[in-house]
Amino acid sequence: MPEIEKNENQNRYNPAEIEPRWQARWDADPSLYAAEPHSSGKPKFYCLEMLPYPSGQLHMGHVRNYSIGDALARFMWMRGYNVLHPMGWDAFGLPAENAALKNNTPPREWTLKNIEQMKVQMRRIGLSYDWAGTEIATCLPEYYRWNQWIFLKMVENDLAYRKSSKVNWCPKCATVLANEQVIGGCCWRHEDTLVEQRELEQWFLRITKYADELLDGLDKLPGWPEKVRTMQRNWIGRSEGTHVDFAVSEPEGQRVSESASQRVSEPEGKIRVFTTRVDTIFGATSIQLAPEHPLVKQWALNDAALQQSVEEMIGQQKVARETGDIGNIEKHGVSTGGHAVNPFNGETLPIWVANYILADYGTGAIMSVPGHDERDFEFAQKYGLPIKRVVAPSVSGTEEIALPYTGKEEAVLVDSGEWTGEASLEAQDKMARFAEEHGFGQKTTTFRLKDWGVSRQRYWGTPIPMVYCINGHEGVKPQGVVALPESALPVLLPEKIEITQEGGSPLAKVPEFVNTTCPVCGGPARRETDTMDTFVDSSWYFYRYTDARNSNAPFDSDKANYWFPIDQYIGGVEHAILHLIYSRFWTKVMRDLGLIKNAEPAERLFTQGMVIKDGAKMSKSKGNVVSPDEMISRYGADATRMYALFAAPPDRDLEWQEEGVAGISRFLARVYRLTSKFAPVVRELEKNAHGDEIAPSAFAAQTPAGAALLRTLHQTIAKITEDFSGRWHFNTCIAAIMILVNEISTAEAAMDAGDISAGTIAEVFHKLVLMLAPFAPFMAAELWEQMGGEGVLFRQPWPEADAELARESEIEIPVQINGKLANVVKVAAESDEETIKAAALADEKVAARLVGKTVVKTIVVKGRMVNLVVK
RNA sequence: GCCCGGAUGGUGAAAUCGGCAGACACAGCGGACUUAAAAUCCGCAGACCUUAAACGGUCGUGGGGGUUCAAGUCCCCCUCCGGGCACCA
Repeated sequence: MPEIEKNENQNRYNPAEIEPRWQARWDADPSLYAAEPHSSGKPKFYCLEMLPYPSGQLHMGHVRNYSIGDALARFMWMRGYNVLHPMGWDAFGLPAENAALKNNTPPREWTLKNIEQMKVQMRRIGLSYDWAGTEIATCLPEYYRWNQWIFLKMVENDLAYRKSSKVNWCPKCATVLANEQVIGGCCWRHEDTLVEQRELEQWFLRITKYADELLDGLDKLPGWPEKVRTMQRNWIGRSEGTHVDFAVSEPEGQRVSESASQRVSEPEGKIRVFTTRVDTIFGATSIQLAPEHPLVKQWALNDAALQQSVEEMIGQQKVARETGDIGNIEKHGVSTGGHAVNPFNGETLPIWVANYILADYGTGAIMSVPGHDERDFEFAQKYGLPIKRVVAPSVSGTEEIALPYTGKEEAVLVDSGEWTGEASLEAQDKMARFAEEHGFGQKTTTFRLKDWGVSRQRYWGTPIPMVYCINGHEGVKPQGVVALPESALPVLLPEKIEITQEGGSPLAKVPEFVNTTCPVCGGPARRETDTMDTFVDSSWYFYRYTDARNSNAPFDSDKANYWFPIDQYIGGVEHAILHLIYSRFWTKVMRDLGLIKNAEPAERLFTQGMVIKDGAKMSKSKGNVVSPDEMISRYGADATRMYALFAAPPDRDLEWQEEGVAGISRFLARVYRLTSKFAPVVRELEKNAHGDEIAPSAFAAQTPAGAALLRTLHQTIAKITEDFSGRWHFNTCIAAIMILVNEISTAEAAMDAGDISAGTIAEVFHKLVLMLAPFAPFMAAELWEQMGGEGVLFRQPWPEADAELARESEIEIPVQINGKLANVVKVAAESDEETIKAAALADEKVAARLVGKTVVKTIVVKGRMVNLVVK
């Protein structure tokens, strides 16, 4: 074989030179990462990472998130998939308004500038997004008009409605928050700011209509982390039980009026309770009402003492709720003097008000069964209410078990009239049916999930496309709500606006915006001045990506149906019950509107761990923030992103250590030097191969050194290929590549000396570079070109592992004596158990240890180990 | 209180199916190269005991018990850390 001149000089790794050069080349080709038409015949793969809020500064959490997605997208391209890899901006939100206040910059300008800045950072990292085809910014009318469009569809379908209710108010945001945005009694953006309760008129989305489907659907999402599914299950909080109506006899001098029983549309003169244990109803010894129960409110009007107690209890609940201490407050209660009749046995029970009853769960009223409920027990003890046993464990027979006894699986009813002797679970069913037949109750399901309040008293969000007709007209009262027609969209956010710190909707102070005409009667009208929660924007953005430039519809259904569901969604777990539940809801709504066919947005979800520094989450206040820009200018983008994948498995928290990045950078320099040096060898062969796959391995494997190198190569390919298919332990993938490179490095002298064929050298470097492509795209592209590779590296076929070449001919077998390692023996890889056993016994060290002992048992695991049990 | 994670060398971690614990790195130490340093390359490296050194031995995956020829891995109990839920009737 002719001597090929190697490249000994030009092999210093200089990412500062390589990376900008390649970035410029990639940026110059907007179709580089574009998805192909559906007719391409390739299987599709929708790879999605959560879109960022354009704060202006990319942080390490982003780098990690996007490095994972980028590696996967590039890998899937190389595996021959048609990949959609989009990116956009979650561009509405309060920080823009705060910045406007601080710097006197309009929110739009501030946001767009930040987007440009962050895009520059993302490009520096070499992320493979189809900017030209997919990029969206949710703050632009081209996008948010479709929020308005879908909102109108929701109004039409009774999925959006307006009502007055108690809502969460963050004084710092000066706006309302959804339940999901209240974390431990505080605002999700201001962790130390307590959320207040205010009574306001708000727009709500009827997410509860889908409560059952949202819950049941979780079982059909095996590709989602169990943790996220559990959190959503808890959040939805489905609870199967029974409503029972108790007839009320009012306290002295009180009347049960019609208006008192509006809460859960209970029949007049009745209190409706919700219970999951209707089987214990014979043990009810009182009725407990929430302090905010309408009946209590009414009775308190004529009873100053009651009024005062109730106010105290409401106060206690408020404090407890705000401090997150609800659950531990001391139980207080007071008798109302009223009575209720247990419809099952005609017993008369006193009606109390108690601070441990919540008005917004169930019916705000319970039957208190102290014998079989811990809370009721505690309360009854404190106030001397009777405690009755009506359920006993069947297994213990007559043996008395201390009250409260809350078991139900093995429980049997006692002292319960005609149901005595029934098993608890069956009794629940039969008693509910009995109540239903007699018209005083029915089976019910209660949810913790509440409708999604989407009104925000802020400027920088999507205007809600509704108006209030001032004079009213047929079918609409004065000041009544009127939906705008589709043709009136988009309702544009006014550009000229003064942002102040005062509360209230900023849009209300813009007369040009507020004053309009009623689309139905043409009379004067005022616009809704609240804007939509920004979680609306992110609830469906991934559909828009499939058809981002469509100006006639939110997207083309055929396109969405081709790409959906998302094959892999990657993001932080902090959105487990915010974005991830809203977007599941939105998907179901759009499905019912006929826009899409899929019931769930994403087939698989991956939640990556946090990036931490010095043991704590990076934050400005802790001063432990590491800037991606700084890392990139010091070590290069390849080293930075590769470290983010190497330092920990992606699902775990990652401790950022700069020395580690330096280590990766050294590793890359070694790869670069070696590959660059032998690139001419590869190029030469490539030229002669005429496009055929170069260096068929069988031909190349002619020396032991070459064979060993090829063995490691193919083992590495097998490992990485397998890992990409699900486990995603990129840290061990990169470790495997390091082992390969170490081996190449060791073989350098042999390669120089011609002990390893040019074909082998070519194959090794060729495939090494292909494997580096998802992790270090800049350097891989550079080396690919140096090796004479043609076409785009990221569209080259991923190397196939050759099992034959990967196979070890000889393996080491540990020999244990009584489970302790005695020595390691070498045997042929295919050796059967007898051969291995013989080799073990023949080993000198092993033999020496066996002197004077008897082998009573030998365990041989083929290809694994030998254990000699001796006496 | 309930439900999920997690705990492995000085550090980040590996061990995918019950089969050599610590792969691969970082930091460290020793050496080569250099006038010197940096860079690079080579080597050592869990703890303890024994030893002049080596050989050798013991212990070791948060703690305690168990199953097994064999346990980081399976079972039971407990501690600590992180996260979620929490008078949800």
